[in-house]
Amino acid sequence: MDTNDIIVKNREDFDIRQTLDCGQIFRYSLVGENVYEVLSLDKRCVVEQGESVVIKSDDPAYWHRFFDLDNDYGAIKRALADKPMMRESIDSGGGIRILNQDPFEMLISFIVSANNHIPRIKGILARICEGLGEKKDGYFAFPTAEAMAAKDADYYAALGAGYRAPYLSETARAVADGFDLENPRYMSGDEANRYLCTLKGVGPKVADCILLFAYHKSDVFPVDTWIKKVYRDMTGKDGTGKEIRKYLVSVYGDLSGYAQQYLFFGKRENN
DNA sequence: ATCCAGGAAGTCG
DNA sequence: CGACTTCATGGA
Repeated sequence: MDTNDIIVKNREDFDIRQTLDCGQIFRYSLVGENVYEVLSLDKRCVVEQGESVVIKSDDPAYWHRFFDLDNDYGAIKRALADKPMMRESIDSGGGIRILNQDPFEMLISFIVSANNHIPRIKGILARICEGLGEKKDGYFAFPTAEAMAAKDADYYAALGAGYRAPYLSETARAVADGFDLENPRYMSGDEANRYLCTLKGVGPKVADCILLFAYHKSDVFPVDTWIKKVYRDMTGKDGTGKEIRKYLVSVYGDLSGYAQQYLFFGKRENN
């Protein structure tokens, strides 16, 4: 116990395993029974879930915002409760919180995520941090755009990035050269999506993930292979990413991003 | 061995 | 616009 510790007593609205395993973050690990190490940018915290959730770090203000602690998830779940598929999804993933993460880290992370498995995404990102991130006490920071831009595609290919390797070097170069990752904060969801899609390796789905996990825009709906399965369950038919997104946003409205996380987690947990 | 993964880019109608 | 193909990698 320490004055820097954050104690979250409302366990119904915060389950650390669900929050970490719903695919919005790739730099974390289980370090003990119900104890997780979480890395973001150049920071680290340790989260233990018992009677309450305890977040240990040396920067509680950062992690307070990171875990979205000022947001009322009870109210969000009540507003979604009577919408399609929500009852069972919230039943299995009701402790999910949508994190407030760093835009550049999300940009790179979700470029790597394209057509990839989560365990492999974690490995590639860990190697990028180890190779280019500042060495901290027991871990590595996420690298800066300048550090990443200094390497070419061959470097990322050697780390196992596959055909995404040139996307990483080119997009890091664009950011280092002034592509402004603050702009999306002042744009509508659709406008910000188009803006991010001008970067190499960023398409509509990756852009939606960045908008949701870095900018907390909840009127977006990342459509991946799992959400396509959910759409099939709901309607009995297949659809393109574009039409699935349009349909699901019309169903869940301004809470689309939250609904998407509950659906994604529920589908992956219960196949 | 074959399939698949938090898809995007390139090409062709 | 939409459909269709290709793109590395490795775990299941």
